[in-house]
Amino acid sequence: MIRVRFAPSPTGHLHVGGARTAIFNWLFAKHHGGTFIIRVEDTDLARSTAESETMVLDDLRWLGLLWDEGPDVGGPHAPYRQSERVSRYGQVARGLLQRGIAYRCYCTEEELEAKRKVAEAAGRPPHYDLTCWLNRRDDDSLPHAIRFHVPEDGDVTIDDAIRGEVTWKRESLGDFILVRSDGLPTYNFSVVVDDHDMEITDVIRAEEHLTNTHRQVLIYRAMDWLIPHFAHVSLILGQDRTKLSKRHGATSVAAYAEAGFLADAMVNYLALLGWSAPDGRDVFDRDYAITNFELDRVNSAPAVFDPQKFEWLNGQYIHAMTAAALRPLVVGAIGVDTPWLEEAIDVVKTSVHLLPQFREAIRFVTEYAAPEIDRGFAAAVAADLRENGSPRDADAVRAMNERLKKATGLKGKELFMPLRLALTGMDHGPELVRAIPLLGRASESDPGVLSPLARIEQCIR
RNA sequence: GGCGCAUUCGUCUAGGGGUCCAGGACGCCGCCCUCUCACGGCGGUAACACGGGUUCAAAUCCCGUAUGCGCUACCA
Repeated sequence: MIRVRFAPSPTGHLHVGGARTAIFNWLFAKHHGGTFIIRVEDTDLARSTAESETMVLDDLRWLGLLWDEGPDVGGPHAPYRQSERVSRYGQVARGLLQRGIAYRCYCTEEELEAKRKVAEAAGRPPHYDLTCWLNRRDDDSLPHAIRFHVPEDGDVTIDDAIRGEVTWKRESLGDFILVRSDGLPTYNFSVVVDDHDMEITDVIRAEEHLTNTHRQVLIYRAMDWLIPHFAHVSLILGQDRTKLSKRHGATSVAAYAEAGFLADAMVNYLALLGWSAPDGRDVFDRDYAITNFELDRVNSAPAVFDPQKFEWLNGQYIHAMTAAALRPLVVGAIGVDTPWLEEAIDVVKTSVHLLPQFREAIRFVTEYAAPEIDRGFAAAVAADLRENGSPRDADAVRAMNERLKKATGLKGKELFMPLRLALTGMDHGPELVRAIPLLGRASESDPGVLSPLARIEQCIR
């Protein structure tokens, strides 16, 4: 049984990098019929907040990445918040202490800093100098951290699902902290205890954790715990090829949601950053991604986030959705609802890529200012509308056009452009065979919308 | 500095020794459709970081260099 987890630190909104890691974990779990777990890594008290946790969870829900076990829904290995698991880390650390694998370190941060400087100046790696290891004491009354002693046979090789074999030499590591002097565990320690306790089978996480795996495997070995499979996903970069951050503009999932991107499009786009479909398609739904997702199709090179392609993809989703499905999203995005909105969405949706763009796209319905046009032409249009009524469908528009052709002697562009200008007030917009019936119907159901006839009459005045 | 990871069109990528003078997508350019703007269709532009090997044959394997990134914390 596959069990994976996404382990965010609650320090703000979910970012696209984290979102992609979550998506890969979720897809992997779904593909294998496994369990998707959320674990909150909030041992950094200075940066973690309860509000952030709520935001991150809300962002994940918005993306539709629902979890089977987590801090809010519980599960067989609760609690799923590291701050609530501190006693367990202490318990494991004491075991390591008793077995002489870990030891108490009484060095202060200032002392360590000084030692590091000396080591670097001497051209040696800035590893811990082992003072407290050589001088072991068991004094619980003095402030101290708990350090892991790297064994002689500390070489580690993992078979990463994305990168293949990765090897580290024992020498590249110094003795590292398991539990800080404030009693809280460090990331490398808590992550191992939790992944073991929660029976995680596959650890899929960002590449920045790759070299941490060396330490973690050593802890697994010391505990004689089963080591999970690892998969390290590369970073997402900004346009300047540095790690995506705030100065690249919007980076949080919430910001993109606010900008009018759809959750499905975001999942699709982020999955495409690193993963590729076996048949090469770029647009796919969740079911397709779930059935086809494999770690061996995940690229190991970092990917640059491309807002243009993301926007194009979002447009593909909007164009493919029905107006009825789009309507509530559009109402949410533009804050306007009208009886004619659904028809308007259907008429204009191919011109929008982002939800808020509907506002501008339907402006020709809600706003009208009479343009300067030939009065004779306007009079002919007005006469036709009075006599035949406002066209209610595309065929009726075409019939009206035929009559106007005869009445005015105009055709093609000479006919349609003035007509478009007179009725919509704009020189561009959706095709007239759709726009004119929409205006007629909208004016019937909404007193705020001028009918085609009312519009043409304003041109004559 | 040490260790680790990465390097195919501007961007996302396919590719796993011959089928690759490298395929798809976004972008850009052109054409078509067309009353306009979009949508859509068709076509074009553009890449194997560099240097050595191995091999009959290398984008694909090996080594080195360069560049980028990550870790090297009592952050995660």
